[in-house]
Formats: sequence, structure tokens, C-alpha cells
Amino acid sequence: MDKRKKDKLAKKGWKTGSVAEFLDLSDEESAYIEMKLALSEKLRERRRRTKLTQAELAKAIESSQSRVAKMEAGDPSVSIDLLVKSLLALGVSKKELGRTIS
Amino acid sequence: MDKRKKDKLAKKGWKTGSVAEFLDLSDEESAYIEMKLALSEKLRERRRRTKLTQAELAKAIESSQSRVAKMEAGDPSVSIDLLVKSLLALGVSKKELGRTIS
DNA sequence: TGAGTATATGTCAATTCTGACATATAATGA
DNA sequence: TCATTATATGTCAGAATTGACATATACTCA
Repeated sequence: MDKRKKDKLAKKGWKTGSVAEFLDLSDEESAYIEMKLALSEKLRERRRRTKLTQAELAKAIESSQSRVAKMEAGDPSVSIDLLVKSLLALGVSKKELGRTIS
Repeated sequence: MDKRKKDKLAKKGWKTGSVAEFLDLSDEESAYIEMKLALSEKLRERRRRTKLTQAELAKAIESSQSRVAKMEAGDPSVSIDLLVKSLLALGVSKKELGRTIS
């Protein structure tokens, strides 16, 4: 199974635990995906808490609605860098980011 | 940003056109850079603790000695993704990564 | 000192990520 | 229902990151 396919499956609701074995991911790969998913979820939660639409958040961080949607979906094309920058823009602290990925 | 932090960043060679520009870093920008530097330092510490040369680590993570050097130097061309993947490859846990960036 | 080893720096083609756009689908409410 | 608004998905050109290479500089030790 190629990596992109695995990533796509991983985001489709196999949130934790047995994902690694089923998809034949190494510990590092699954840890990396879990971190990205945690940041994705945090982003959605924060955006909603702030009562922003994806389009509004996109404008605030100089991105686009479609990319925000992909960030929140944990799309493989989204980097941790972008997620982190977006969360920082939403006012999330380093400390909270640290807790989020742990 | 306080002076101690500024000096630390300056020492690392983060290039900004001028000191004035440097001083204009927003909270988000400096938080982002601080996170990257924390990961850089963690990488060097871990590699040394494991008694690996940059070249040996590079081989293990399918990268190159020069890129490992840039990672450890906190070079702006290095992404958080690459730092995180490298640290995970060195056996660092999500939990420790969380503590590192906080 | 100087040779051997390790790390740093500069560059670049290939790969990956990004914003933007079009469009599809879902949610909301009158 | 049906219009409006919000979110999701696919695509792609331009931008950013990557491994690799060359080469410079730093460190070790005889």
C-alpha cells in the first residue's frame, strides 16, 4: 500500500490505536500522523470557538477556504508548519501546542 | 520579545534584512521561530547522546549531512515537519516533542 | 604542525506544499 | 421545498523545501 493511500485512510476515521498495525505503519509514521490529526482537530475546535467560518479564518491567515478545509481534514498535502502557523495566528500558545501534540 | 531571546535568535543567524525588521517580528512569528530552534537543539542533543555523526544520522533518515547541519543550525530553509520526522526517527516520543516545543 | 574527521555553508534541480479557483456536497432556515 | 451559506474535493501553477553535491571551516590528535 503506498503512503498517500495510507494517509488518506488514516484520516477517514481510524483516529487512534490500531491504525498503525492495520495500515502497516511504523511507529514513527503513525506518531507523525497522530500529531497532524491532533493539530487538525485543535484548529477546527479553535476556529469554531472563535465563531469564524473557514473563509473568514482563511482571510485572516492569508490562505484560502479550501486549504483551511484540508487542514481541518488532516489532508496529507498539509504540513505541520502550516497547521502550527495557523494555530498560532488563532492565539494558541506554544504551551497549548505542546499539550496538543503529546 | 525580551532581550535574552532576541540575542539567542540573533546568534543563530536568523537572517532578517535589518535589526529593525528583526525587532518587528510578531508574537506568532517569534513563537514559531522559537519552536523551531527548540526542536533544532533537541535534535543535536539527541544525535550526540546517541553518538552519531551528522553523516550517520543523515543516512539513517535518508537525508544528507548538509541538511542535518542545517536542521541543527535552525536554518530557515528547514521545516518543522522535517525536524519532527527526524526526532521521531531518533526515538523521541510525541510526549517529549510536546515538552520540547512548549 | 598537518592529516584525518566532523561540521558548516552555498547552490540547485527535483520534489512537495501552497493559495487560488471551480465545483460538488452539506447544513441552515424561512 | 428552495435559496443561502458553509464546508468538502479536485486540480494546478507558483512558491517553498528537500537531498545532493562541492567546498569551506572547525575540531582532534599524533
